[in-house]
Parts: sequence; C-alpha cells; structure tokens
Amino acid sequence: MAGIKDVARQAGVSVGTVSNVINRPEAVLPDTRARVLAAIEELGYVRSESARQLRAGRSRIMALLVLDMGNPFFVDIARGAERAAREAGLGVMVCNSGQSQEEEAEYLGLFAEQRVCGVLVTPADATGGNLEAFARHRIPYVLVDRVAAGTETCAVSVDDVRGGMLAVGHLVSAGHRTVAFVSGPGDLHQIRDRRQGALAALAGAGLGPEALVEIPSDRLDVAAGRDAGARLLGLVPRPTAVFCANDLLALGVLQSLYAAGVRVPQDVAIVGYDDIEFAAAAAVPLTSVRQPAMVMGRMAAELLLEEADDEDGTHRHRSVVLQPELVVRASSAAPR
Amino acid sequence: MAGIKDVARQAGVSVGTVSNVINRPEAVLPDTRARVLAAIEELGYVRSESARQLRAGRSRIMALLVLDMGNPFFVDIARGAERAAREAGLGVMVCNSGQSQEEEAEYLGLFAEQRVCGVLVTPADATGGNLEAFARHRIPYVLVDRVAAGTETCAVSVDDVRGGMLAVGHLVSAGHRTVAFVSGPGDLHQIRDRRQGALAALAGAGLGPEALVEIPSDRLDVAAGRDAGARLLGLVPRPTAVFCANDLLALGVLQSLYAAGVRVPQDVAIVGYDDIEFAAAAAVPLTSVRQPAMVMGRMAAELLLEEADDEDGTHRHRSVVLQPELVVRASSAAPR
DNA sequence: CGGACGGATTGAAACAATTCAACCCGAGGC
DNA sequence: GCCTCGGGTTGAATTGTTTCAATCCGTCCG
Repeated sequence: MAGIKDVARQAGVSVGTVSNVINRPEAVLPDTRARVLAAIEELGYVRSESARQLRAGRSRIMALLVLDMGNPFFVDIARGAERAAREAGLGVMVCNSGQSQEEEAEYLGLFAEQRVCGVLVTPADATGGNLEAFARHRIPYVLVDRVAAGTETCAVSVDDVRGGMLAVGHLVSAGHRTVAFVSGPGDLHQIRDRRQGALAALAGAGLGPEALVEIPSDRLDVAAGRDAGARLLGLVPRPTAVFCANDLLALGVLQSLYAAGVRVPQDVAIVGYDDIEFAAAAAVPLTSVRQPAMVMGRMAAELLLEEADDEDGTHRHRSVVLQPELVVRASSAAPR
Repeated sequence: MAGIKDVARQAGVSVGTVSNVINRPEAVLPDTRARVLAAIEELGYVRSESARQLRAGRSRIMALLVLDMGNPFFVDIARGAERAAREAGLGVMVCNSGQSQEEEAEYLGLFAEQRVCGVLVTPADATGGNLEAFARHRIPYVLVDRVAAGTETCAVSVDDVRGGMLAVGHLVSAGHRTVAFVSGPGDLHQIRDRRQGALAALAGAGLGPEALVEIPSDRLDVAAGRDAGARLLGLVPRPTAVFCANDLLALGVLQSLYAAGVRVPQDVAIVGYDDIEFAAAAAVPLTSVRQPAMVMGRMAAELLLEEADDEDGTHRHRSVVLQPELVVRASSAAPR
C-alpha cells in the first residue's frame, strides 16, 4: 500500500510538503498542490490513521459503551452521540456491555489500548470499580443515564425519581389505589430511583408503600415482561394498574394481558418508561415516560469533546440532569 | 503516559524483553517476567494499539456498515458479527449508512484510513460504485443481506424470493385472493426479490399479478407503516391480506388497522418480514418470515476473517444463501 | 580444556505519519 | 551590491511497538 513517501517521490516533492497538502493546503503553492493531489489520486494513497494517532498520542474515535443495544433507548442515545461526534470529525465505536461487569472491564481495557479520545459509558458496575480503575489512564469519560457520584466526572442523566413520580402520579390521579411495579435488576440505579419516585407519588396521595406491589424481574426485555405479566395475572387482588421499569417490559406485560383476555386499559392500565418508538407503535399505544435519549447522547458527546479538547485546564466537570416527560396514550385510564 | 521504554527501564531490561513478556510470556524467564509485570503494574502501562497497528499494517477492528440501526434486524446482525469477531480477538465498529450513498462512501473512506482488517456491509448504493471504489484499497469485505454480483467477493444473504413466496403462499392457501404489498425503497434488492416471490406464490395459485396490490413506501419504519395502513384502509375493495416488506412496516399497519377498528386477523390478515423480537411481542403477535439475522452476522464475520487471515491465496470467495422460515402467529388467518 | 549448542536477552531497524528548525530564493530597502 | 524579510520547501527527529539478527553466557560433550 502506498505511503506518503511514495507520493512524495511520485510528485517530486518532500514528505513534509505532501503532509502540508493534506493538512494545510493553503500553505502550498497551487501547482505544487496540484501535482501532489495528482500523485495521491494516481497511487490511490490513503493516509494511515494509525500513524497519525501514534504521533498525536490519541485516536479520533469516541467510544460508547451501553447496557443493551437491543433496547431502542440505547440506540437513540447512540444516534445522538454519533451525530455530535461526526460533526467534530470523530468516529464512534459502539459497544455492548450487556450489563456484565466483566464485559465492561474488558471493553474499557480495549478502549485504553485504542487510546480513544474519550468514553461515554452507562455503567454496568454499580460499585464504580471498573471506572475507578479506568480513570488511571487519564482518558476522559462521561457517565450517561447515571448521576455522577462526585464532582470528578461529567454526567448526563434524566431525573428518574421524577419520572417514576410522573408515571405513578398519573395512575393515582386516575383513581388507581394499587399499582404493580415491574422492576429490573435491583442494583441498577435507574430502577431504584424510579421506584422511589413511584413511592413518593403514592405518598402524595396518602397511600403507603404497600400500595406498590413489586413484581421483580432480573432482565429488562420483552420476554421478562411477558413473564412478569403472567405473574401479575396470578395476583389476588389484581392491581388495576402496572408501572413498568421500561417499555420492553411493558410491551411484554401488555402482550400477556391481551392474550389472557384482560382488557387494556379497561381492566388494567399500563405505563411504561423510555418512550421508545415501539411504545407508540403498539396496538394499544403505551403511555410512557419519555426520556430525551438522543439529546442525552448528544449532550454527553459534547461534554466529552469539551473535556477532551481542554488543553489549559479550564474544563469543569458538570452533571446535566434532563427532565422526563409523561406521554399519555391509550394504555392508561381510570379503573373500571 | 508510560511507554514500553519506561517499563523496560523500570524493570532493568530491554524493550524487546518487555515485548516478549506481553506477547510470548513463555519465552521469558519467570523472574524476569515477574519483574516486568511488576513494572507494568506500577506504571499503569497499557500498550498502544496504534503503534502495534502501524507495525502490523492493519488494525484489529472489523467494520460493520448497516442500513438502519433503528431496525432490530440489523441489531441482531451486529450481535452475531460482534460475537464472532470477539472470539477472534477483534473489535467491531458498527456504523449506520441510513441508506444514504454519501454516508456509505464517507464511512468506507474512514474504514480505509483506519486500515480496518475488513468490512461487513449491507450496501446502500445499488450501483455498487462505492464498493468498487473501495476495492482499490484491497481491504477484504463481505456483503451482508445481499447476493454477490460476481465471484469477486463473499456474501451472505437470505433467499428473499423464497421468503416472499412463503409469506404470500401462506396467505393464498388460507384463501385470500387479493394481497396488498407494502413495499419499500424500489432500488433495494431485497424488496424486489420479496415482490417477485410474492408474485410467484400468486401465480402458483392461478392468480395474476393484479392480485398483488402494491402500496409503495419510501422508508422501512413504523411511521411509514402507519401511513401505508391509512392508504390500505382507503382501498376499495379492501384486500383481505397484507404482506409487508418488513416487520416495522407491519407493526405500523397493524396499529393503523387497530385504531380504525379493523380486526386482525378476522378482517385483514398481516404478514411481516424479519421476525424481529417486537413482531412476536405485538398485542396481536405477527406472522412473519424469520431471517436468521444473528447467524447471518456470524457467518459474514467468519467469512471475512477467513479472507483476512488468508496469507497464501487459498481463499475462494463464497456466497452463502440462508433459508428463511415462516413463523405463523395470530395475525394471519382465513378471510372472513 | 576448547568448542558447540541453545535458551535468554539485547538493541537497532522498520512502520507511516506530523512537526519544526533550517534552508532557499526572490523581492524590496538602503 | 548587500541585507533583510518572508513565503515555500526540505528532511531529520519523533512517536511506541514488533521483529530479528546478534550477543551473551552457562552447560554439555568430546
């Protein structure tokens, strides 16, 4: 494969001039430039990113490590981040930790080797140990969908307590007195916050924590939702409303109920979380708490870029908390 | 950041020995090794992937360029490819062309600069011009979800003609005499093949091409499906069955029909394509043509690895054609 | 006791770019 | 005619790793 030296020889100039043509074309005389460009074209020269990186000390790639690429919520985050990154001329490497600490650690190691210019990460490791170890490498990172523990890192999140409050507040004000909560892995921060918000909403209506019937689940996908739906059907008395920790669970629950002939929302109301495209696309469109996923991805990428470009230490870590929004659709209504 | 030289100095050995500790530990005396490992640990040394790449001539990253990351079908392909790549110790860079030729060209250029070890691509450019230009760089690539035009490249695809035939054959044998076909961008190979299969199935039942009522659509997402559903409702006489070019369209159609009070499958039967998770998760579970997406991603990655590792020219390009499978669910049944 | 063998280690070359001090040379000023 | 100025160009140094021929040294054999 042709290198910069071959181009220089072909064009009858030095390697420095070729480099200038590529990186600062205005600093080269037009006809020299033309000769070099012709040589580049003729040889099919493509500059080697690894050589540039080696010199620059870091790559022009931003890493994004999410919990589950099968969840459209994270796909939207990726979209937002990718757009911001591309505007800055960077590529994005999207990876999937699958909520596994080991995978997370492995990927973070990979990123360090790649000398990525920064990492956007939705931590799978609740203890923060992986990230603490990663911090040694002095590669900037931004937490996504997670509040920062201290002030030593940037973070973008959505107010999950408020989200839970909106969801259950809506159900309570529609007259429901018992709400099932289909949760997820207990160590996920997001889940705990949503539960807390739900309890707060109940308390606001004079209801105690016993009004929230938890249906635990160890995953956050449709299959787990179906399973949770089956368990919901077995409850006596059956709650008249369900709040699901995300839309995938909600879709699964909806399907279980529908299959059992339970009408939504007449018999049971459902509220989901995330407002993924498929929530609105369900046969009974789902009421859901919308998270501005694309905005979150974009903001996280922008914070990261700011930190990565910070030469003179002016950067101050920031935590951005976005507000969720309740989108009411057909799946929720007053009980019977 | 500490480099291999710093480690060597710290451990009192030469750089070559450090390299050996990392890459061929068995070739180093245990106590030398221990000293080096201690130095690595102490300095927090992480080897620079760019420097390795520079030396090796290519990176340890495989690129995957898909049409739409918002479509779970492609997410599944990515999953399959990622798994195979990781088994071989490679990273995967997943990118989204969004069916745009320009984006595709831009990404291919990026891949060439990165010297990725290979590219898996679902072409957006039907003319093949982008890939033809890319072939100059002598970076191996494999076509995904697309048959190879000639024998100069590997490809993994699913028999779309047969898929269309299965879908419409099923509807016809259930007694339907007119089938609407919600299509997609006309220049996509996949769509043309599915239509052809649909027509073949009709012909097999003694029905002419007029039995297939095409409802064109320029995108392949849920919103386009909703729109197509609205147009379907306006048709007189209304077809009793719809075959959608993919599941996202089908979900949109299903929603439109449901909202208009048209019962599925009693009034209109629906068959989708891809069998994404959300097809089975719909309130009325969708009959769909299952494509083995993860298998496709995995096989494509394996073909690519074989080609990339091929030192001695033994590699022969292959086209793998997988078979689709009809999954019958509640959304299809005999007319009235 | 000398030479051969072989495992462990060394250190320099190579990889492909960017950067920068030095150089060249024509124009303009004195 | 000499000096200075400055735009254009040069080419060596630099980046961090891998690789490999060369070296070192202890052991075994004759």
